[in-house]
Amino acid sequence: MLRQETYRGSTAFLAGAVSDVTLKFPMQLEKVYEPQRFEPHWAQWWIESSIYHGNASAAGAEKRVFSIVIPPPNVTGSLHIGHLFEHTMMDAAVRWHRMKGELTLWLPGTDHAGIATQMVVERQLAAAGITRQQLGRSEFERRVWQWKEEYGGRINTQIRREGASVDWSRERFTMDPGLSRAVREAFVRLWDKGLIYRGEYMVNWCPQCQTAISDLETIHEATEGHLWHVRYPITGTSQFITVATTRPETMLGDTAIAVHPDDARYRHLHGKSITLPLLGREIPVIADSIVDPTFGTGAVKVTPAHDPNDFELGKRHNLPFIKVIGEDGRMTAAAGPYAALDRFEARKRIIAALEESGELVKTEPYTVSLSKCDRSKTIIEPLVSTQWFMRMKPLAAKAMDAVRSGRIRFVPNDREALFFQWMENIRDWCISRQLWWGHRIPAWHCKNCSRTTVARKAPATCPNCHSTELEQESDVLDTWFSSGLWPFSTLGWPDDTLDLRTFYPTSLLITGFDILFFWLSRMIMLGIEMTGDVPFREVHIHGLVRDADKQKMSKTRGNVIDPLIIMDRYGTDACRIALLLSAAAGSDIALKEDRMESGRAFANKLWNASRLIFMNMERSGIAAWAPGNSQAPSDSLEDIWIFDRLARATSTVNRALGIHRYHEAAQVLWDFIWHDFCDWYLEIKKLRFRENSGLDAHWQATLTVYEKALRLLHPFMPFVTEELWQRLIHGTTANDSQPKSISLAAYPSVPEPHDPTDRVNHFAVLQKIVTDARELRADHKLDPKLVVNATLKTIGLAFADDELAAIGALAKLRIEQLHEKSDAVEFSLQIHTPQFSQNGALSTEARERLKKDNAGLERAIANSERQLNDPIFLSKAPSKVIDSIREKLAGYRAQLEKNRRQLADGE
RNA sequence: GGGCGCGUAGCUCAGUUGGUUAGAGCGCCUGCUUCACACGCAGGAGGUCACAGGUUCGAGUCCUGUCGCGCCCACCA
Repeated sequence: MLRQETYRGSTAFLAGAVSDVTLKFPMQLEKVYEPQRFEPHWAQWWIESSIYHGNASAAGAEKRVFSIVIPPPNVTGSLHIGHLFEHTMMDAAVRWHRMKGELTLWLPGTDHAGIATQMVVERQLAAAGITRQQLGRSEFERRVWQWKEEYGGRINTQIRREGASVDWSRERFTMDPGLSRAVREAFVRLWDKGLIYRGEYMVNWCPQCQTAISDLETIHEATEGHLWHVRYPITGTSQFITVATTRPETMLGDTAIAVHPDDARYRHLHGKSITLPLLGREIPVIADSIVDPTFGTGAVKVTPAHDPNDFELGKRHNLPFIKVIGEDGRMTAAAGPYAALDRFEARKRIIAALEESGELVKTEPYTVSLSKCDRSKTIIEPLVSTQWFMRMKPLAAKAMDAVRSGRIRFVPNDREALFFQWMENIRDWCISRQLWWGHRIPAWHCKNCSRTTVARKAPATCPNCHSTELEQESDVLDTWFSSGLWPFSTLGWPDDTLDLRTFYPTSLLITGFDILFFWLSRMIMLGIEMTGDVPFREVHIHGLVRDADKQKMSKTRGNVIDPLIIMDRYGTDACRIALLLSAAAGSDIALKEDRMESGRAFANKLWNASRLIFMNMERSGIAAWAPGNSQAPSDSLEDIWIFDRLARATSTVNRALGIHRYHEAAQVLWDFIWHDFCDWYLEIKKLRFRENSGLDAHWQATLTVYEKALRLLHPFMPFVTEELWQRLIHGTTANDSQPKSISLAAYPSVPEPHDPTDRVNHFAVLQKIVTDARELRADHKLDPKLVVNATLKTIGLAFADDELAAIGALAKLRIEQLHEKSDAVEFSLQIHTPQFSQNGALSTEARERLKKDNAGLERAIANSERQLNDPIFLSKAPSKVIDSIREKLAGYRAQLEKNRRQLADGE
């Protein structure tokens, strides 16, 4: 009798769905796989039973540690399919390491996402007719925190549904007190080392977001524009110099005209004065070799306040900086008659005015590369302003060294090229933002002596003049500054905590290539600078999840696959395995919903295989069972074979997981479970269970393989494997010594050598006989249910009675075996039924197919023979290859012979 | 202007250090409601591995070039 045991999980589920899992009869499975019945239960149970807590105190010298931090999603975000993909790979890795007995930590958390969050709350305020300015800074900050408390946990609730085995007790937020302290500490250290500086430079200004942004946050778009040729009168003459520009509105801020020093056309103009059209300002002609004499007219207008090149030029030649466009994107008072106009409106009017005065001499179409704000898509205005910058070159040098020396490895490693390319050309990072939400820069300006003091805590007095009139810098830091500290700030840095000592450097980082520069490279640079060690030893860079047409998923395109919906529809496990199967080496994946369908089909297959096993256990009266070792406990051919298959699958899966080939690992398990275990092994076992002989040994083998398969699959499909494993353990006895969850059970490792004999190959012969017989039956259109007599001639290999019975059951044959002793193994199968002797019984399609197959075989045989007769080949090819060709040749010949016989029989 | 990647079955993609009739999933065709599963079972069709050269006993795999597609970086007005 089965021991009937009841266990009950919590009925409350995170998202509100109620699931009551009461397994009074653990071994009785519903006919159809319904993940909704148990996924919420296990998700909840895993959290409640705290089994994924990284127990730092358990660390010992001999214990291996595996740690990984989650790329913190924006606190404003909601789960999208890319998260599910990324988290599934991370979870597979984490569960694998945990099951291997390593001390494991997966640390979750969220990012405060400066601009994004500020905008969300501002929009909310706008709906109520309030601006943040009306509220004032501290009240606004309070409102954002309030928003965060209310809605910020949404994504984490959603992550729980993924089955991600994260340690929720260590959840972090980039603006937690601890992490904020880390930010200040890092800032002060960098400042003290001179790696952070403050100054007036040209930055990318977003008039919409009202803040400076870094180079990375701009996107470049090729846009059809114009190149306007404008002539500027040379003062005191009737001559002109013509310049070409794509931004005529900036001419109001021109403070020079530049030409190449060697350009003979303009040499006579060096030092001459030009009268700026529209405003009548006198500006000089300067010579600078930056000017390309072959482009346009060879003369350039210089607007130091509104163009990065001109900014440098202006500094070099001590030109005045005239700011004609303001932070709001409108023309300033310096723009004279155009003041207060929007910058693009001003452009229109200026063109019109120049046209009228005849100073616009030519307009040609021109493709310009427009810089836009990545967030608001507003056209960037290069503006000069006082900002804080981080010097990147010295940091980058150490980071590149860490990658070059192999202390950090990239998977796939061709991404390293991208990393180096960017690092080598890195420029200083503008880290200050004119926002209210974020880490306020720890600097205080003295109102009295205007000295700036950078400190961990607010100073009481100015160290310079002892004034108490200090005001904190109003700018906050770029969100990526705190993200860059994530792998160690989350573990307690700057304190020397047990967590930090145990889990840092982290083992692995899994992230998308889209934030390679934003995040990854900055973590490497800051990690090395702050801790003296790399933040992680390995980086796995994955591709993007795209829609079926390989388009990026976006709300505007309306092609977003919502992971919450598909997890509901197909089950989380089905989505996970579907995504993993698509996850080849860093390439993008085109996701169709039919992948999820086939994932669910696979889960259903596993479910029903379990159902078969459980039902037969009950029927056979199998109650007690203990997980066995890797040796086949029975002498049956199918047991020996399946243990061999299991060993091979185990070895491949472990190897593949070690090198982040998740798709390969998933594929191998899919094939093993479906096509080896279900299609062949269980089909034969059904017969054994019916026969009722030597049952205990059979069961021991079947359950050992089955339970190992569940464990192997667990990192990929945690829910269904937990559900089935729990039922198995609770439904049989002797589970006191078992771990409380499959995720704490040992991951199967590569076993000791199996099958010393050649019997595994005998099973392959058995399979071949069965498939041949099925083919013959199909070709002759035999009734699928009809059991027919057959003679099996075996040479060199005799099948035992139970093996013949298996062949008979799988191919619906009554077999008489004629056996001959020999060294070479051969067989032939003859089916005795009237249809086989009738003329033309072989269908025309089958006949065609066989003929075509024969032609191919003849070609393959000729090929092989040619090689085996070629002395050069024989002398150069390794003997392993020669042997395999000999073997294949024999196979081709046998197949050809069989085909010919079949064709002859059908005549 | 630099750099990277891709082009394999109708579609989406695998294909380990080069080993010889090239694989999977989905789709398609034929048959089957067989007492685990029609989210299934059995059988089958379908590819001169973008093209052209080269290296090699042997190339989907390595090299060169061509064509097509995608991505990243970049201050030429």
